[in-house]
Amino acid sequence: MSAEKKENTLARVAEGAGVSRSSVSRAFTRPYLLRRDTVERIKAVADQLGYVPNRSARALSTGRNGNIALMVPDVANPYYTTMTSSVQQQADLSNYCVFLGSSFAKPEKEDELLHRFFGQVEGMILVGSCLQEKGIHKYATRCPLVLVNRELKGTPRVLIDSGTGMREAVQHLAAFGHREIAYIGGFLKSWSNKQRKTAVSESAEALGMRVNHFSVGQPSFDAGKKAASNLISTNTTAAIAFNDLVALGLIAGLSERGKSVPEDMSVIGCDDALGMFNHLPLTTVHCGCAEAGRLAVTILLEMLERNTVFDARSVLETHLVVRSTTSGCN
Amino acid sequence: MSAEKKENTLARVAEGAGVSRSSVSRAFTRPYLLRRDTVERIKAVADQLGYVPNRSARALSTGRNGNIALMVPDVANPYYTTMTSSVQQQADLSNYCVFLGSSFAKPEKEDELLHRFFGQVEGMILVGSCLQEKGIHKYATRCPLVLVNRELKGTPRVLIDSGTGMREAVQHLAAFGHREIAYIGGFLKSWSNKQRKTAVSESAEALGMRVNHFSVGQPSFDAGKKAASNLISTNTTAAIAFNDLVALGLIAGLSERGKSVPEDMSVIGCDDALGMFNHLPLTTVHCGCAEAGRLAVTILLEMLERNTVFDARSVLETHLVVRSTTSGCN
DNA sequence: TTCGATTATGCAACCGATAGCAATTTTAGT
DNA sequence: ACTAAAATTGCTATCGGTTGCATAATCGAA
Repeated sequence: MSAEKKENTLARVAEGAGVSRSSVSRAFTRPYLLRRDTVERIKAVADQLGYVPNRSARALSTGRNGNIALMVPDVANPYYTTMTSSVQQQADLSNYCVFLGSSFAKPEKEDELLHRFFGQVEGMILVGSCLQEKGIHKYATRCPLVLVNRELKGTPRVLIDSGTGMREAVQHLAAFGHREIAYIGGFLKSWSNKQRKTAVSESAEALGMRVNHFSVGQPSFDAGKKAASNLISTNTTAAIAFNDLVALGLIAGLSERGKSVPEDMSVIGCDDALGMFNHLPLTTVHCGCAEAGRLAVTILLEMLERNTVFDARSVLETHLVVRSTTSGCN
Repeated sequence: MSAEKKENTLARVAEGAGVSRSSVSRAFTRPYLLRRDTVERIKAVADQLGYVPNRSARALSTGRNGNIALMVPDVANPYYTTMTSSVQQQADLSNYCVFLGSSFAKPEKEDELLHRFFGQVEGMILVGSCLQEKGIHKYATRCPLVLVNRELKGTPRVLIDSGTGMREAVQHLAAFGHREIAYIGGFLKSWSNKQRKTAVSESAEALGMRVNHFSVGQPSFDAGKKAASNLISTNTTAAIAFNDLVALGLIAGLSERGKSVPEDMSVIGCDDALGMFNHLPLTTVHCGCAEAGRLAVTILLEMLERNTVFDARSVLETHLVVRSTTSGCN
C-alpha cells in the first residue's frame, strides 16, 4: 500500500477558510494581528484538515528552525545519558527539538555529524568534544555553540570540576585514618583524568598521605577488576577510582581475591552514575551532569535569544556522597 | 560581540566559480552530470568559502530532510539508552540525523513532541509508546512510523519477546532443582510485565513448579530491596525479577538480611542492562535492545526508500545469560 | 455624514535549494 | 568539414512558508 498523499499546506487551509495565505500564516504566528473570529475560523479549518506548518519552509524564510544539536562521546555511557536527558528536557521547555549524535570519541565522526547538523540547527552543545581547537572553531564561529567539559577561551563553556569532590574524597579518607591510598586512573591523556589525578595528589600531599597511581586506560568494569591485584600488592588501604564503573570493577576484583569492601579496602568512585544500584551502595563523587546539561542549554538559548555570543565560563563543583564503601582502616 | 554574518549560499558559490546556481547544486547532489573539472572548481570555491548546503531549503524542494525522530519513555533508563544508541548509529550509517524525545510515559508530552517533530522528519520510531491507538494512528497515517514494543495491527512493529528468555530462566532454575520460585513483577498493567509474568507462570506450571507472585509497582532498586523481606517469609529458593534493577535491589535486600546469593537464593534479572557491573555478575535475560533499535531503523529506512508502508511484525527472541547469581538450591 | 486613525487583510517578493526543459558545447562517425 | 547524438550547463518555476508594504474595512469623533 503506498503512502504519500501530499501534505496539506497553508494554501489549502487558506482556500478552505476563504482567506489569503498570509492570514493563515498570521493565525499561527501572530494571531493578534487578526480578528478574533478570523483566527478561530482558520484554526478550525486547519485542524479539521490536520494541518501542521512545515518547519523546513518556515525555517527557510525566518532563518530559525527551533533545533539544537547535542554531541556526546557516547550516549550509552550513564554519565552522558544523564546529561542527554537533562538537555532534552531543558530544551523542551523552550519548545526546541534536539538532535543527538555520538562521536565515540572519534574526531572525524564528530566532525561529520556536526557538519550534517550544521545547516539545520540554531546552536550546538558539544560535550567532551574530541575535536581539535581548530575543528571547534570552525563551528563556533558560525553558530552559537556551548562546550561542556572542554576548555576553550572565547567559547562559552560549562566545566564540571571533579577536583572539589576529589579533594573531599581524600579528606574523607584522611578522617578515617587512611595514610596510603591509591588512585586508579583512566586514560592518561584525558582531561578529566588529569584533573582528578591532580586533585587527589595535591590534597593527599597536603594531608601527608601517600598515593599510589595506577592507570587502566579505557575505564571499564574489567579494567577495574584487573587493577585489584596490583592494588593488593601494596599497602594501600583505600582507593579512589576514575569513575564508578572502575570502582565497581575494583570491588568485584577485590572480592574475588577474598578482600571485602570496606573492611579490607575502602573504595570511592566518581560520577555517581550507577553506584546506588550496587549491593553495597558506592561512596562516590557526585558530578552534576544534569545541572551541567541544563546550564548549557540555558546559555545556548540565551545566546540565541539575544543574538550574541558571549564568552561564559561556568564551573560546577562536585561533592562527595558518602555511602557504604568507605570506613576506617584497620 | 554580535554574530550573524549571513551564511553563504549557492548563489555566492556560483558567483565565485563563475557558473550558474544549478551547476553548484549539481556539483553536490549529482556530480556525474557535470564535467569533472567543473565539479572540482565548484567544490574548491565552496569549501574555501566554507559553504554548507542549507538543509531546510533542500528539504523544502526535495521533500526529504534526512531526519528521523526517536521517541522513548526515558532516555536515562539503560534499557532505552541502549536502544537509543543503536538507533542513532544505524541511522548514521545512512546519513540520517535523529531527533530524540523523552515522553516520561506521559501521553500528552509524547504527542506534543511528536507534533513538534512531525514537520521535519521523514519517519518516526516510537519505543514503548504510551499513546492511545488513535493517537498513534494520527501520525502513522501521515508518515512512515515504526513501533517498538507496542502491538498495533497495520503499523510495522518490532517486539521484544521476553517470554522466550523467561521460559529459559524457569527451565534453568528447574534444572538446578528449584521447586518453588518467585516472580517479582513491576506495574501490573504494564504490557512487558504481563508478558514476563505469564511466561514464568506457564512454564513453571508445565514443569510442576510453584510460583509466588509479588508486585512492586515502579520497578526500582528500592522496590526490589523491599521485596526481599516478603520473599524470605516464603519457601522460595529462587526469584525472577521484572528487570535488572529490581533484581539488584533484591540482592541488596537479601544481603542486608543475611541471605547470600546464590547460596540461599538464586536471582535472575531481565534486560541485561546493568547486571554485568555487579560484584556478582547477574544471571539475566538478555533482550536485544540494540538489535531492536537497528531493526526498527532498517524497516523505517526501507519504507522511506521504497516509499511504501508495510505492515511488518518482527519478534525478537530473548535469551537467558547465565552468570553468577544462580545455583542449585540446598 | 464625513474624515482621519486604527485595525484587518491581501499582494507579492523572498528565503536557498532542486529539477524539468531548453540551449549550448563536445564528441564521434562518415 | 559536417551533422546527429551525447554531454554540459543555464533558465526558471517551484517547494511552503513569512513579511514589508499597500489596500480595504471598521471605528470614533467632529
